[in-house]
Amino acid sequence: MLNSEIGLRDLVDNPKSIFYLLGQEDKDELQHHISLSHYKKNEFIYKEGDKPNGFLVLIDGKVKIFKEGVGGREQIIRMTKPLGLIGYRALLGDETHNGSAVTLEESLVCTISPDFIFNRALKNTDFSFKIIRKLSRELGFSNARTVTLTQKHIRGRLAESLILLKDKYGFENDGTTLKAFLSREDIANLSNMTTSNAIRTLSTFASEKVIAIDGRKIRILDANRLERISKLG
Amino acid sequence: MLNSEIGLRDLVDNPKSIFYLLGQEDKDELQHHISLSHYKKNEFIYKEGDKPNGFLVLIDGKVKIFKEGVGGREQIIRMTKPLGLIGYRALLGDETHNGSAVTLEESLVCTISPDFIFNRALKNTDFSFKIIRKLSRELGFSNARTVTLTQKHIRGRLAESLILLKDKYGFENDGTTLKAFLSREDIANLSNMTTSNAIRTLSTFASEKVIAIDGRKIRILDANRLERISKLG
DNA sequence: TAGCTTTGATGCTATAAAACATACAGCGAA
DNA sequence: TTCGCTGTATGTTTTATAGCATCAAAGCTA
Repeated sequence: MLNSEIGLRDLVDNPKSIFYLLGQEDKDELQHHISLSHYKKNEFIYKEGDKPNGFLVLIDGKVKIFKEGVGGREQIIRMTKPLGLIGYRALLGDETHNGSAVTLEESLVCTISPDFIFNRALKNTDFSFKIIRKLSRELGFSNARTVTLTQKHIRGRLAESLILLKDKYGFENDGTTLKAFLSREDIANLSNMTTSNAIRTLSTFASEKVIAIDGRKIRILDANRLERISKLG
Repeated sequence: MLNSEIGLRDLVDNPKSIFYLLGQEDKDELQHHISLSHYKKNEFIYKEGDKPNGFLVLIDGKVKIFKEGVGGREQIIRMTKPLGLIGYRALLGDETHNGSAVTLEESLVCTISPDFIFNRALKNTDFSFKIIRKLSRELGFSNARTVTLTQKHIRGRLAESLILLKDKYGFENDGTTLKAFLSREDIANLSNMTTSNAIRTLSTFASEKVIAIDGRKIRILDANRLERISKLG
């Protein structure tokens, strides 16, 4: 059962939403162009090669976007949290999806019609500008990822992924437990390594007291050290 | 000496230029916001960490954009041809440059003031939209690169790079010689491998009659086979 | 509950690619 | 001319990590 901190209302009310800056008239119009979909854990929202059918905003849950590579091996490109955008790149680029989106937990996704986006939202230069800024930053992130995933060694890549998870989802109330419970396979796919090596390296980090592991719960004990491992490569 | 096929005039006259769709009034105004810089081969246009000081368009020459990774090892993120944009991501994302730009040959670069871009061009929704489309596609490209550079084996990565060069710069009049004369080191940095391995693998391709090498001149003899090597990983 | 499947953990082996070493050709400077 | 310097080429060694096998524990389901 979803116990959402964020509801559909936040789509226009929450300053973190990209639609927050629209005028009231556009916000009212928006209501006529949205639909809401519910997904169970591990369900596909779209698949690589699909034609985008809308501008998607995650309302609640967690979603991974990944690409299939050589031999079907998947690389997680990014992960989304509530009010994050999904599949907008393909829609705005007028291309098919170049990655697949799968829920990591039960999720709520809001679909906004392409018509509203292209004929209404993007006519607003503030909105366009916000999209441009978002795309620019994500491109910067992607370029940086390309370099770290190719050049860092396995420990550095794993450390970077853990920091990424921390930055994206934050901690539980205890201030150390990551608020994301991924399988070892997903952690591996995020870090460009095999599942075995993800497990092995997590164990090593635990034995070095950098993290503590309890099933899928990961506690970061020494964030500075983790940062150093990541920087060092 | 530059013998440019493309001149400053093309900035507004050439349909391939991003400024082509501006209205005449904006085009006239643009003239007051540009300056032209000349660079010799292997000169820095900007460095990683620099604050962007304008929206740059390559008028003539070739430029590589690369990021420094672990131990100063460089990864070429992309390359530009005339009328291509340079460093626009950082400007539009309001960030510092996350990569460096260096000329591969003598080049001419046009700088457009941020003021014109933000207060004039981006107020035009068609222009904004074109930028959005460009960023979206480049982001798709970057994501795809991340996967291939991490997952493909050395032969696949090199084959992909050669195809990339072909797609970007095309062939000489003979229809087989790549119109880009990179050092082995640059080819290696484009393909995420060491210089030794780039040289070795190029030699192997040559012995397999997939390509022919004569110094920096590379002729693609069997494009289909190259494509297969790239796809196979 | 038992049996099946999935996930996590660990050791071993094979191998791709980096690192290192060396050689040589071309080129500009002294 | 000789001396370095840079770029290219190639052989050898070392190392990181993928791949595989095995086992334990947990979770599911019939």
